[in-house]
Amino acid sequence: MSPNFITSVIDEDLKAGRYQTIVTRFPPEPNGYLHIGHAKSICLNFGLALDYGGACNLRFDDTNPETEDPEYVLSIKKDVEWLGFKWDRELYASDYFDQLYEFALQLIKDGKAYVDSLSDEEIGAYRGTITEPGRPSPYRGRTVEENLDLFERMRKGEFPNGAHVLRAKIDLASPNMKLRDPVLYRIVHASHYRAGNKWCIYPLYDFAHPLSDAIEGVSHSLCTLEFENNRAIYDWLLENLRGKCGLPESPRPYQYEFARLNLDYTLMSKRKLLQLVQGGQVNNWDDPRMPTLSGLRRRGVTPAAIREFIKRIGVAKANSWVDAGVLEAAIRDDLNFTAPRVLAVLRPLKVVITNFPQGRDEDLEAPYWPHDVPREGSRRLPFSREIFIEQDDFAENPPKGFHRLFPGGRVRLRHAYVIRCDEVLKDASGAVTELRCSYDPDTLGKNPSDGAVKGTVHWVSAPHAVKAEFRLYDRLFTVPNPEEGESSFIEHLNPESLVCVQGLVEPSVLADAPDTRYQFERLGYFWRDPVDCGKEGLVFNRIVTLKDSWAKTEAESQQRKAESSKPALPATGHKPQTEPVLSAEQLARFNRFKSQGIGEAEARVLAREPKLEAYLLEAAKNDDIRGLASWVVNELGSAIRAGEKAVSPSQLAQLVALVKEGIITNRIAKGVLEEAIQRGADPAELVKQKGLRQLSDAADLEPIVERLIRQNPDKANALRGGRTGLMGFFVGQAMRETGGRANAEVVQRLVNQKLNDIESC
RNA sequence: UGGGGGAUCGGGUAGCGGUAGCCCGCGAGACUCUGGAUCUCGUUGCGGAGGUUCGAAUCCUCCUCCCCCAGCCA
Repeated sequence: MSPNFITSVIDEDLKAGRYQTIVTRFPPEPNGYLHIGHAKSICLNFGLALDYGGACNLRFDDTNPETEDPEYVLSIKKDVEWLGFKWDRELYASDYFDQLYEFALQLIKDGKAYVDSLSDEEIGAYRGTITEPGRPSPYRGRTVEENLDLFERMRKGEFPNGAHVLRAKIDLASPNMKLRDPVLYRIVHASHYRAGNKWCIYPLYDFAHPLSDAIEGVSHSLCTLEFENNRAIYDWLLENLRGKCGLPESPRPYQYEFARLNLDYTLMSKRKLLQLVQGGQVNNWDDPRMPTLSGLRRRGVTPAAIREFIKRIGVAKANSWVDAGVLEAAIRDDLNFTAPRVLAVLRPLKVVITNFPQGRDEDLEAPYWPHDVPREGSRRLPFSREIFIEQDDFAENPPKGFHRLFPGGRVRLRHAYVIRCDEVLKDASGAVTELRCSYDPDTLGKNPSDGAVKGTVHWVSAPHAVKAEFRLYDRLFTVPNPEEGESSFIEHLNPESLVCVQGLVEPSVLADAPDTRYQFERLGYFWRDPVDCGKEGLVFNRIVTLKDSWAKTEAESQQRKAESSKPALPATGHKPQTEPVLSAEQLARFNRFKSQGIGEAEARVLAREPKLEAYLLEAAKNDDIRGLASWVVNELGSAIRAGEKAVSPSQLAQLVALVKEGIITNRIAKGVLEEAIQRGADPAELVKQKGLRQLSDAADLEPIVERLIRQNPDKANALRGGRTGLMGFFVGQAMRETGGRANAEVVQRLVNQKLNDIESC
């Protein structure tokens, strides 16, 4: 897995010894089928466990009896296995219902949870809004005994749905809405597909998820961005329950959020995918147009292709949209090396080869693999007087650059002969029905004597070809983001997302294994539909088309015409930059700082932040305030704001004095300061301990610079040639060699000097 | 509007004070019995404005834009 923000967290955790080994989990709710978005999470969680030698569990987050179904459990397990992953343990949140109940009891006893008897709507109203704080429920003050009794009776089934809920007692005024006493348990008189009728109260995600993680010893709990606010509950629960009810004091799991996958021209919402299934817009969850793993599987996409796709898109925290072309490219790259090439014709056009003897058959030898795929194998390809070629491969009036057949033109039949189109037959409506061609018998395996032909075309022998249905899939929607805008996503469905054609395929495929994936040359990758093939003849699904640069150039020339009349976009106006206005006393301070020679930017910050000002004033007691200001603002600002007292003002002053005296460089001082903040040490003391002194003597630096230039002649040349960025390279190298002690200005001077010296000799 | 996140080539992603890299796409060329594949070369980018620094995508300040949160869903 390429490095990402999660691997860096893990690296640090492992290095710091916070965990012996990592444990992740893939936590689907069994209320729908897995889609390609889940594949990202699966590859992440399982991939991390694999990379770090840890464990990854499959845990069903089955806390909502009303939407979950064992059918989904089965499909999820199948999909994860199909993708190529093995879970360490198969777990169910529903198996923890007893423990979870105990946790709830503990919270109540600790006065941290209460039974609320407000209605659904009332709870919502009492919660306030993002700008107004919530109000306490009248039931918030119930005694522990009362809560215990009520909660127990909730469990026993004494109340109807919605009569009471268990809520965490956190903070109704919290700016984080999630913390305004989140509901932990609700009454649902429904039978659970696993727990049966044992319970009529069920925990909510926010309660069950962190605790399930903790029970299982998860170290890194990965979820998507929309749960960022929920992390506060996660932490609250674990901090309040660690070391209790059998939970270890430490380590505990932590939640990290990454951006979910968005793919162009499709949908990733389970709810909306369900809608498509139920509405009959697609045939089922495994319709090959669906972005579900079962749909992709049925379409013929391999697990390796999906894993490669996920690898290519990476993991980050920014919501983004991935071009559908990336998936297609991953699929093609996979199939290119594994799919034998055969010939099929989707929309047949009859060709009679008039100079080929009637009734004669030829058996041609045709390799399965192109010259650039290092694989062996071939099949016999029957050739005869009547063949079919693709309708698209003939044009009565060929556009410029057309490499295929046209009246009087020649084309190569793949693995066979070169033919010339002599005559075009049409029906009454003027549609082309048949081509009369002649072949050159001396072109098998060699070019015609009068030069090579430009185009090669696929074909099948009419008497030998096998009929087949070809299902041509295209993107499900016509717009990149069908969920955007006023109209329903249903309106953006692509009416041509499935096109079925009856065509022909060469007979050799009859001998192949049913799960063989082919490249039908010049058309795309196909395989037999695992459900419908064989019922009434052959049925092939197109997995993905081949890249088609010809079609692209055609489409572009069309588009150019359309776009030339497009109006220019209006110029975007610049919005004014506004600095926050300073109050009267801030302004006074600002002016005072400025008059002391402090730059405007720093003065502004200092004027607005009394904490920084106080620190600066203290540091500047015996020193020049001007030299200290930027250190306080730019280097120590964050630490001072956070109230860290690691480095005192006078210590800062001492350090800066060392810089002023020329004993150390800015760079050294910054490094030391950082370390001092982290370790709570005296920076000037650190300088002394480590014997840090800047190297500014040209005599010391010269040999280093000279060697660097000799060792990197190409870079030296590029720098001479004007690639000024390379100066950074040389300075950086010199810094590395001197442990950061070199004086960069001296180094730069020397580099320039040596560059000239060496050039001149 | 309170809070929480985010912004790097056309799209995706790395980079953690020292040469802005990789993948997809795109463009040109080579090769080719697939207008595929392969190979070579090229292409454009650090949201904006200031500041610190010898040196900033990276540190500091301000601004802009985008996403998430007011389910007894997950």
